[in-house]
Amino acid sequence: MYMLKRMPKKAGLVAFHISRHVGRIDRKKKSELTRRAIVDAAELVVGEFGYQGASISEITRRAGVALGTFYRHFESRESLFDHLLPEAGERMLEHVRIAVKGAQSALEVERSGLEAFFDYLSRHPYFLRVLSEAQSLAPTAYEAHLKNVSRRYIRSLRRSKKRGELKRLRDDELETVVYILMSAREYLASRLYRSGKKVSPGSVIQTYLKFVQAAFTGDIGSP
Amino acid sequence: MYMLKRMPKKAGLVAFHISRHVGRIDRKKKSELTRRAIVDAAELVVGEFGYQGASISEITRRAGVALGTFYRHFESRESLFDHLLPEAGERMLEHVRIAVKGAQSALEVERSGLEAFFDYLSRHPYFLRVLSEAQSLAPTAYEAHLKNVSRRYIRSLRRSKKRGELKRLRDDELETVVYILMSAREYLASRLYRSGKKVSPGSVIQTYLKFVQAAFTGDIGSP
Amino acid sequence: MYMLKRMPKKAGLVAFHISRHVGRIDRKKKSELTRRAIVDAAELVVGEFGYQGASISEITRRAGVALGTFYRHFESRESLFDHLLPEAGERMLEHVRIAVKGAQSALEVERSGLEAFFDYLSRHPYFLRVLSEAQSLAPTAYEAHLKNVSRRYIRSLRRSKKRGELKRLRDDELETVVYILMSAREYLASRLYRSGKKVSPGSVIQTYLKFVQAAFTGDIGSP
Amino acid sequence: MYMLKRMPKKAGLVAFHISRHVGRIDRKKKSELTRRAIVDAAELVVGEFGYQGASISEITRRAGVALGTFYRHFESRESLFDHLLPEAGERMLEHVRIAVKGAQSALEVERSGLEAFFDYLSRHPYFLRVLSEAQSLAPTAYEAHLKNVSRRYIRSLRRSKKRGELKRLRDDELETVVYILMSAREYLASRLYRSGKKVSPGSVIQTYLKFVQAAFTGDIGSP
DNA sequence: AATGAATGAGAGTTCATTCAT
DNA sequence: GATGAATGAACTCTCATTCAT
Repeated sequence: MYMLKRMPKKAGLVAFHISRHVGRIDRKKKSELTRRAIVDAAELVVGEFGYQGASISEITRRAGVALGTFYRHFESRESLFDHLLPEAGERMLEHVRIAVKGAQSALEVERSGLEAFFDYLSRHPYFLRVLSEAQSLAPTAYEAHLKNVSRRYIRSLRRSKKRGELKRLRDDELETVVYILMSAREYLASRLYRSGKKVSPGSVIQTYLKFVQAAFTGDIGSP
Repeated sequence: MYMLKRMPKKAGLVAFHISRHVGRIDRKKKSELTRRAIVDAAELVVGEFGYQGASISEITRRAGVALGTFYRHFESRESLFDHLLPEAGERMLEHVRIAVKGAQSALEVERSGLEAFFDYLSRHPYFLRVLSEAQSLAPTAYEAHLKNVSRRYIRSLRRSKKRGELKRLRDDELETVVYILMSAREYLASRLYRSGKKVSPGSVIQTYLKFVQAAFTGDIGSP
Repeated sequence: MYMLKRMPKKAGLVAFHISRHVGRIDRKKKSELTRRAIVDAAELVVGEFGYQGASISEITRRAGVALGTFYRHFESRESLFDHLLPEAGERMLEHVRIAVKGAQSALEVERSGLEAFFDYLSRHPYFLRVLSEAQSLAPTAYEAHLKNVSRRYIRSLRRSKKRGELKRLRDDELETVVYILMSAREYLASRLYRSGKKVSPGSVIQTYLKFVQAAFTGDIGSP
Repeated sequence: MYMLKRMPKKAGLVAFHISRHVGRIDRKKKSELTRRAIVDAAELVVGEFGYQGASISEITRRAGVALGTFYRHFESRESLFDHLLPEAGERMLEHVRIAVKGAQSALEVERSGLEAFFDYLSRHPYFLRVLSEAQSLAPTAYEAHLKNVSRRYIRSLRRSKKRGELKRLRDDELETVVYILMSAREYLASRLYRSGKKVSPGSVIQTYLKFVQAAFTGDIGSP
């Protein structure tokens, strides 16, 4: 933008147009960056103080923008919360997705998926609160996140069935099973990553898998 | 009561003490009724508006007492919320306890217990929100309730083990299993009893039991 | 009262009358004791928390009586505060009066009076706050206390004049002088007996007396 | 301001900064005015109802701003009270300072200073209550004000000593003397400017000066 | 005379949202 | 698009006082 300044007058006009064009792109980009800064700050603040304690003024302070700027990017506080978990959840899922790639069986998917989930939580400690409080405090977001997760989850189980696994589970039971598994994971996570960690992730994962294996294969092995 | 005043001194004194005593008991009882009215109103209000939307003024309005009366019975709003779920949960547990009496196996306990839980929820629609929001919004209460439930739950499973069931579950795994089951129940409940009921309780219970049976017996039957 | 119980029946009637009579005296006494307990507790509570922080419930709690009992003895909180300083002040004055007895000159009265005042304060630490806050928070009481103190003070100075001292002070100036001295004493006291004691009572007393001596005798000695 | 937008880039940027800057200064100024309006209103309200009766809602009503605006300028009610007397006191001191300029002796300073103080009080009737109640109800403010006043006062007396006056007062006595004089002034003021004015300021000033003269010069003249 | 549960007006404070700049 | 001062509804909590027992 600035180096265009020295161009000849006529070109200057072009440059003017270009610069306006470029400016628009920049603005769009900058605006996008601002929005993202707000979302990121919101995740941290919600993680630290919960949805209730996450005031717009604190969020904008951390994002490094003015309070009023918030309302250029979100209609309301509620609207921000409606976007928060879906966006943050997408990033978490990406982490898990990479981890489960190449898993050979449904159980293998469970094991590596749960490990990756726990791993993500220990790297992004704010996420668990964003997730778990959403159930009560950002139900729209929670619903969207759950839909998003369960869709893939069910699809994955269906693929396993096609490969000959999970013979005893009927297709119409998959959704309920998935919801049971998701709630179990989330709750185990909150037991592990809240103040009083008494249990090791390892043993919890073991028990969870034993449980799942039974349901999947009708068999309790010793994993 | 008043004619006792003319009785001989000693008796008079006793009467005096008795009358004071009676008065005190009456007051205590009445006070206890007021407290209970507040708790009951709070359950309804939280069930309707959530913990966040449950203002003291609305609670006392429904309880039919003055606002200030609230603070004669609870130190603060938070302190009310700390008592709410434990007290309401106790009543729910009583309902379940009666239902599972006489169950012949662990699986039988699961079936009748879950049915009783769902039955309780349909009779006390406010309870589910009091329960589920507590996890985020009244954590102390939630913890207490969970301790209360899991203690009995674990004890029940241990009894089943002693009777020869659940051979494949080690004692140290019982706690994790119980937490998985509790969270699954709670979550299934919230899927059933929230706005869009799409699934029938029956089929969910079936799937849940299939799942549990596998874990308990290492076998997937057709229940 | 209780030993009358064993008297013969006829005497019992007499006793009954006596006991009623005695009972009345006792009641009056007991009532007076209760009232005094409330006042004493109020002094302590005001001394500790100030007039603003002195709630009826805290005062009655310390007095060992029920809340409602307060209103048997005082019309209102304000009415209690109107009695507090005058009654407490009277006790303080009594202490000072004894100390200044036998003083040979006006200056001697000043010295021993101020010393006694400071001595009283160190023995009754609550009194200073009861006194100083009264100016703003119990003005009626303060006015009454000041009238009480200044009346004696002026009388004392007048006696000194009659004995040939304080020749340079006209009678109509005595009141102003007295108010100057009282405010100076009170303020010096609050400087001495508040948190940051930096100055020794001794040196403050010296300076005060030097100051007074000059005003009284037109002379500054080195005391 | 707006036409600058079309100026060459560099100038435009400057203009941009200037315009932002000007906007900020304007806002800052306006905000400062709002703050001042609140302080002024607070002085009036405290003067009329005392610190206790000065509610935020009444103060903001008089200041012509919304209740919430108060909390943009002060952390709390207490924090306002901590600023009130120091700021109001500074204005009073300015008035006195001007009046005592050119006084030829310590006594002259006393006379013109006290007159100016009384004059200020009759022009700003609210100030006396702001001052006197502060001792109990805004102790931090009172302390700050007293430090401020006594510092100058002591300095002034020290200068007088250097000019050969007040020979009989040692340097380490000045502080106590100053506190005596300040409390005397304040108390005399409150006797003059409260409901029942019985005494004329003139005669009180005379007596006060006679008193001070004695202390300063070891001599009682006939003023 | 004593009791203490109940009352309810009123306080200080918060914060999502608006809008002139 | 960005800013941040202003807004005011709504909240929790206090406590002097009443009155049935």
